[in-house]
Amino acid sequence: MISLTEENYLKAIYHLSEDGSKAVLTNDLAEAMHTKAASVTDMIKKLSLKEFISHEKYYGVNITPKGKAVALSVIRKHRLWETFLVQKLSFSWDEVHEVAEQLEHIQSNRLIEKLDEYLGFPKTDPHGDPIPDSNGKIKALQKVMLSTLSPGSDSLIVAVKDSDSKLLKYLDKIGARPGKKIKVIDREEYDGSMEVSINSQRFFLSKEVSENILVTA
Amino acid sequence: MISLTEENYLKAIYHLSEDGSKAVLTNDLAEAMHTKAASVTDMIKKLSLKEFISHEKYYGVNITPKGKAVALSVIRKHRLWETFLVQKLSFSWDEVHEVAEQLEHIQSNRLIEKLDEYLGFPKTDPHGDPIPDSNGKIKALQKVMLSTLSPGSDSLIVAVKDSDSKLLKYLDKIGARPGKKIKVIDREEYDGSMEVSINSQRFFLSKEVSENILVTA
DNA sequence: AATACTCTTTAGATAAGTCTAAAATATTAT
DNA sequence: ATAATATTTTAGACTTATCTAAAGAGTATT
Repeated sequence: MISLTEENYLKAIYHLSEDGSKAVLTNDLAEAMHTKAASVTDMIKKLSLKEFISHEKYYGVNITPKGKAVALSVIRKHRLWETFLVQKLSFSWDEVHEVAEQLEHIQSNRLIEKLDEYLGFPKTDPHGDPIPDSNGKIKALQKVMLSTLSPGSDSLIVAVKDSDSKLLKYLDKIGARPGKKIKVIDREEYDGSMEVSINSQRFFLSKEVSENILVTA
Repeated sequence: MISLTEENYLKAIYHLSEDGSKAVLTNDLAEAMHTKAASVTDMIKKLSLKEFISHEKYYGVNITPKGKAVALSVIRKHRLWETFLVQKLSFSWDEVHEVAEQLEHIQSNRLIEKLDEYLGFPKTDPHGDPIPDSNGKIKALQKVMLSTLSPGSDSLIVAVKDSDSKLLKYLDKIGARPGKKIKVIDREEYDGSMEVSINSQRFFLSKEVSENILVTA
């Protein structure tokens, strides 16, 4: 049996190792888990013993296929529940994260397969992130930060990086949802801010915001 | 903050004190929680300190209004989730209990109120048990065991006592669901078994089964 | 290459929830 | 009313996940 805490550690390790195939460092994991390095070291020992990760002392951890399967199953559940909350219970997409953090740990294969079916086998969650299938296969959409585009570019919003509620509320207000078209009108070299057009409306986005909007490459 | 374990203890104490206003005894609680009496004593101390129950050493516990509110909130969640699983995800009513045991601990008022609305504010769960409202008010339906009826009686199935999956499967097979009419044709004094009619079909029910079917008084 | 600095690990504690074994209390039977 | 029995509580130990403080290992600086 795998505990709720172990699942959360594996999810964090998976996310931290997504970009860059480097090992995940103790301090980074501590920050992600809002805990202390000493606690992380303890958990690393346990997860290594169970062969969910491999660990070389002082050089960080790598997730094993076995650990990856657990992480992807949790991510699948998280994203399906988020989809449920938005599509069926009419939550707005900035409210779903915390609740999905709890729901993702419910243990029942039957439940998650039925939920998937009930939602019509969605491919992405409300933030545009891909939902792994029941075998743990996930289609990594090619996506780049809006901030990397040059003026004149026209592309599709596919996801939002951060799940901070304030950011999501703001994006919601200006209509910057996954699936929407976005056009870069101008880019200010000095501070990295951008002028863009969404739904034929113009907005000025700060560098922070434009780095959090991911678009098709 | 109240822990998952504390919630489960309070739910069990509430259920054990439903019939008969006597105090709940340590051993009975231990049996209900599938744990040992010593563990129960420890938890009783904690719950007393938090004023969810009152406790007189060696004479059992009584739930306080504060504890009752917690128990009813958990029961509300449990029954709403069961209703969701059956109505929306087409689980059969004998499969929902275990999953609902997990879902009942999800912490989010918003979630449960939205779920209630989504289900159309149901009054009872799939087993016929009443769902407490958001203020913790619960309508205790007058119900008696089928086994107490005499031949000739005609009544409505309102609930099933036990949530054992084998029993529920059997009742499902013969169509003995809440809401159905049931008529007592004959009753055997020797072993307490009964002949009944459901959906114009005749069945012989053992004493055990007829004690688990609750009908309108 | 020695020192300073950062990061990681170890050592020892703590809190929640559980256990076994033994002691304390209550109940029942003679 | 006293002994036998049943129930409850206490005492002490274990597990999981966490912490602080200190020691150990690696990296950077001069």
